[in-house]
Amino acid sequence: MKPAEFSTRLLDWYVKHGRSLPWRGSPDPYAVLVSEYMAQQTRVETVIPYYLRWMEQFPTLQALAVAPLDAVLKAWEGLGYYARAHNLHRAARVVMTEYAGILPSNMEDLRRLPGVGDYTAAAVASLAFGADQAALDGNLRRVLARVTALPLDPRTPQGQRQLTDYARGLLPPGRAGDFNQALMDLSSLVCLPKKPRCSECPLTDFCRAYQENRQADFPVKVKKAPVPTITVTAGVLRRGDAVLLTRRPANGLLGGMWEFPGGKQEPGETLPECLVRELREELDIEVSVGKEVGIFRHAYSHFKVVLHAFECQIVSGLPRPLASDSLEWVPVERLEEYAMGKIDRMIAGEITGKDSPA
DNA sequence: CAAACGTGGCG
DNA sequence: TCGCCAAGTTT
Repeated sequence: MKPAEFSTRLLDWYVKHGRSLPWRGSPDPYAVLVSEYMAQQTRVETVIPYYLRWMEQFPTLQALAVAPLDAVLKAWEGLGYYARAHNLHRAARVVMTEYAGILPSNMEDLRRLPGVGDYTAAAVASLAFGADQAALDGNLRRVLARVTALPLDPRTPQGQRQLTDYARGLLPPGRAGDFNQALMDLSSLVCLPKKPRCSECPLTDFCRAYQENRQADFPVKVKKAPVPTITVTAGVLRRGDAVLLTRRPANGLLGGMWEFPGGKQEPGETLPECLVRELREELDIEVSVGKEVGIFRHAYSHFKVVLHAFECQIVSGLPRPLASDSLEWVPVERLEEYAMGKIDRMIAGEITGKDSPA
């Protein structure tokens, strides 16, 4: 196999068929950085509107660094994996303080920024700074797993190492950025997960899966265990026109996001019993449980939830944020301003009578 | 190393 | 309705 020919074919295809994306060709490394954080585990089509709003709201690294966390989380609402928002925010502050506001261009320094792993460091170094780095993401993994007929799951550290080595051998010096993006576009337009369009592919001469007519066998996939389903309750506590919201701890699931207080149902417990206990533990209050507001289902990355929301009346006590970062009584008409995960946004939508935004 | 970490689209 | 999974990183 001739590395030069592989990249030549690929780059020729890229010139003709490559996608036009908002952050491509931008001279601003910050724009590349933002797009890469957002694109982690997320489809490009999903990212684009978030990216455009983000760059409008936080046009520079400095603007992001001085922005309040609430604004950052609200701008990220709906994208998921909220640790990315915290990390990007922190990274902006690190660049301001440690690098005089200039995003570093070398792999070592990039790699130290919170939220920047092997992939993102290589992507930013190659796309924004022209470094000869292979940015091995899910796209490159799929394409190269087919090209090499990789016999193991490319997502495993072992598979990842093999493919990274392989990709490095193919890199056209000085054009790694185009090489990476070309493979990403190829994977999203031609080398599709289900039905690859091999008749349109510039790499069939180099593709072992194609030559052996075994495209369906790669990438090798490992079955995942089915995720558990849990039942949780949430309380809608009212005070005049306002409802009570609590803020989740900064780390962990939905870190820093606002929610309706409540928690997981334990064995042998009725739903109202669960809610009474949870609000006692989390808020140090005694409540009586009123009518059901609604039942909401949602799938997270590693479990599913069925949430029962109830109106609640405080019988005694003053709510204190024992298990949460803080709490606020929020006027119903201002619920939209608070960053929430999907399922709490659904509850909020039910309360306000509005549909939750897509 | 394996598990945690969101959401939406699609068959 | 349900499983799969997509521009990954952290612990």
